[in-house]
Amino acid sequence: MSSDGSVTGDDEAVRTAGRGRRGPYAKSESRREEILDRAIEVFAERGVDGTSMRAIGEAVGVSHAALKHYFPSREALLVEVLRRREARLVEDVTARAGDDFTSLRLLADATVRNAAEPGFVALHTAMLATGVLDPDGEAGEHLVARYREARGRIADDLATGVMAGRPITEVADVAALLLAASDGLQAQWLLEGGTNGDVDLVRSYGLLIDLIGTRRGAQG
Amino acid sequence: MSSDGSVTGDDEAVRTAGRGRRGPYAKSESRREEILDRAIEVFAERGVDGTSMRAIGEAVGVSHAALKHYFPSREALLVEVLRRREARLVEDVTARAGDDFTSLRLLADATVRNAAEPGFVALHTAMLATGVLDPDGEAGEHLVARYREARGRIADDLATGVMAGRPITEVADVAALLLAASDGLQAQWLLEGGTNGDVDLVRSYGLLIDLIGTRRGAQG
DNA sequence: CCCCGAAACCTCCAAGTGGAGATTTTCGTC
DNA sequence: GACGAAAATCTCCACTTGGAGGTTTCGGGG
Repeated sequence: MSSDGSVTGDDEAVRTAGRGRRGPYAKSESRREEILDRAIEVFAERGVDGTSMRAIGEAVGVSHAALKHYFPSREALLVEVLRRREARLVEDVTARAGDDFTSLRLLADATVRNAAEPGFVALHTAMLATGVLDPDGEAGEHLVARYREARGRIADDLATGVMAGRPITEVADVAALLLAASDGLQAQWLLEGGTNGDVDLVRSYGLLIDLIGTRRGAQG
Repeated sequence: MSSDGSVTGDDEAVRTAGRGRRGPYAKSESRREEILDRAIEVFAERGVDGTSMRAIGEAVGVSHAALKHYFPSREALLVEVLRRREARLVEDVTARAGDDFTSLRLLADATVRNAAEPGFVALHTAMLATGVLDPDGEAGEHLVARYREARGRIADDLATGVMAGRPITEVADVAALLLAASDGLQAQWLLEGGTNGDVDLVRSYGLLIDLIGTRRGAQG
């Protein structure tokens, strides 16, 4: 039982005095995963306006109210979809990096892989729209934390690598730029219909990386 | 009367045979503007989910159905809000540019000025989330056109200026990057609460412009 | 196997939504 | 001023939405 009252698969079984439940149902975790799986499908198909708790519940095969047991609100559910996606993306690109284990490489890879799934790009963008107006809300808090963490990690890596010796403000700016460009290019690329459009995602992002790496004073 | 059936202030009065209306009411244009004005206020306050035709109608002081006379749908209304904003922003930064009349300067200025109004950033971002999933929809079509136009203009300017002689693919990539970074940085900046957060919008965007301007082979 | 109680899920409800068709307002013409 | 008709606006309606409280399911313990 997590602190927000919703059930997660990671929590230790609750110990109750005497008779009674010692933990979640056996099917809890798989149900929760299924909800998240169906939610992104519904989102990708119907967009943010069409993704009600009822629409998701229908896709899962339960009532909308059943979802509330796992997630306190639609927003919380969608944020969790995003969080899970982010975790998987990191895992995935890290595993693929092999010995080319720099932030720049990981970022470029993550950008391309994420863009391949418009649903996630759209979800991230929709949450961003919400978070921009309400950084203290569920979506906002998640994104604030997420971007801070990412900027921090990227900056650390740049500072010990390609941008060693540069002022920390410059390193911070580059980290912010890398994330910003990733988001913005993915959106433009998808608007252009993907591979055959006017935006070449890989080449454009690669150019930014090149600009950073060839800046005067940057480590070769 | 425009082609989509909604009333715009730009159309020439309709000429009808014999008796009957020769044009819109005297108050049509001001009403339409008022709807757009109230819509962005409602959006900024309540976010995309809270901005129904009813909420906007209430803010204007008319029924939700009255809005339908001017705009066929909520999406069309919000796209028009965005369009109007874009036009004003271009007008504004152009007027302020004086003799420093390059895309880079205009872009930097527009980025900062736009970010000062979170409602518009959020609206643009929300429309982007919709457009990414449905580039053929109302929001998507507008954004596709808008970005293409912007990339084209920026590329033209770069090609005759700071990036003269560079390959056209590189110029196109830079144009896409400049727009992407502008969007992404504004969002991060707002998530961070604006001026006192971890992201320095002006400095970060300035760094990108600097990177482009100091690239090997770029015109000093 | 039975009991118990919390986990999981449901139905009903009130509130909100956009659309259809009815009604009111405006204004050009005579 | 009267008339007519389109512009502008309204009310009513069916449908959708999330929440509250009721019901069913599951599994630990005896």
